[in-house]
Amino acid sequence: MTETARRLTRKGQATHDRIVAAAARLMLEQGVARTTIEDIQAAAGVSPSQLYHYFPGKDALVTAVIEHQTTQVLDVHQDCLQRLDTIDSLGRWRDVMVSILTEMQCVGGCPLGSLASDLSDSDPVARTQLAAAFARWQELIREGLADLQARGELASQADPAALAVAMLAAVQGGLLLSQVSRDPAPLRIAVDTMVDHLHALTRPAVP
Amino acid sequence: MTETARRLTRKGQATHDRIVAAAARLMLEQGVARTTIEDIQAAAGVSPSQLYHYFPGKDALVTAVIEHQTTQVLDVHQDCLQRLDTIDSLGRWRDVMVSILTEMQCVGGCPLGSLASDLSDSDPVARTQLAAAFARWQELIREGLADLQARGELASQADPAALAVAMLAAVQGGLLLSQVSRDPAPLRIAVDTMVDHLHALTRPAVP
DNA sequence: ATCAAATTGGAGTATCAACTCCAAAATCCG
DNA sequence: CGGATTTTGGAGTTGATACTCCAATTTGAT
Repeated sequence: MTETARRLTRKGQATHDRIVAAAARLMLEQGVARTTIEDIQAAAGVSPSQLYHYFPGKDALVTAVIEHQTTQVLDVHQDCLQRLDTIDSLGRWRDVMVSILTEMQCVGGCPLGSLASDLSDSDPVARTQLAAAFARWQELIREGLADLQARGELASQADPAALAVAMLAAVQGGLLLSQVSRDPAPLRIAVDTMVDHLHALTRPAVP
Repeated sequence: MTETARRLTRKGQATHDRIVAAAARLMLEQGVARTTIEDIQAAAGVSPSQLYHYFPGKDALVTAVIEHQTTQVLDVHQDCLQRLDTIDSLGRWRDVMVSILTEMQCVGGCPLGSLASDLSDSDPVARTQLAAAFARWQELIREGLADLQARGELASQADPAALAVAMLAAVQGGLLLSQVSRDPAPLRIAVDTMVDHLHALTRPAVP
């Protein structure tokens, strides 16, 4: 499996990574189908033969980009979601997401969500790969909520699995609405509302 | 504005509509960039000259498809969202969405959401058009919730505008997760969780 | 230093997609 | 019915895009 990877020189690895990074950025900003091999060549500063030396074709590049984005996204969210103290510490998680979105000026939306919407109905292999990525993401959230529940911070009758699905949906939907309106508010409101819901489940007494 | 439309023969109108319907279906199923003019010609059963007789180019076709899908979606949701009796009557709304998604075998996701994800960062005109469509959709939900609130079915301290944003995000995110996993459950869970939240806001006493 | 392997440059090809053009047929309106 | 207008058929053009090929250069292990 890594037999071919083993044959990569330091410089070769750098070129390989540069191509993936350029492809990932372009595919996020303009979609997979609108991103041409030539665009990627220009952005990565490589010649056609270099690109085809590292990737058999566009499909392989798409696969590599999905892997790349999956790693990027899950790393960030794992950092935020493990060792939550209270429900309110989800606020930092929300802040991270809103910050990243704002830095991008709401362009691109979610690196995984965009790919999913783009590829789910055109590329069955990519769909499966993305479904697995979302399952892992969902599991990260579920574990965070289960942790809170174990600490007594989240109501015992709450269902962390279902709440994780709803939370991830809020994130994805919020990102989409923010992307189309060029305003981070929908993402913030969607996540905050789900956090409110966790509070409401936990301390049912509202003034 | 309708001066050109007035010159359309009955047959011409039918051809025009057939082209838009075919384009809408194909763009939903495979994305805008992957849908070729030739695909649309074949699906609508028209020749190149016919298509270019009714639309100056692909851009105009995209505009027409956005309008078409906006009307379709808003009509369905207006039907469901006006004259809500209780919070639980949102269950019928959820059922309609889940049914439509199931009929499509989770292919395509949301007719507006897919277009938004596809076009937001490539076509500024389309983005504006879609942002307006989402604003109207959001307003439909807000009115439904405000109605419930006026009837005393929804807590008076609830903020219908914010809840409408969160609800629409749940719908969009749920549809995306359902699309990528080919399973209607995420949509159902996401919407149900938001409905639970409305209940939690309204009768805070939970056993 | 040396040689095999990895990497790179750049010209070239085959295919496909968007769009054009013009003449023929159907339609509408009086 | 008759003439102006709308609608349709289908071949053709232009440009872009994915991908190929081979020779030249660089790299790394010995």
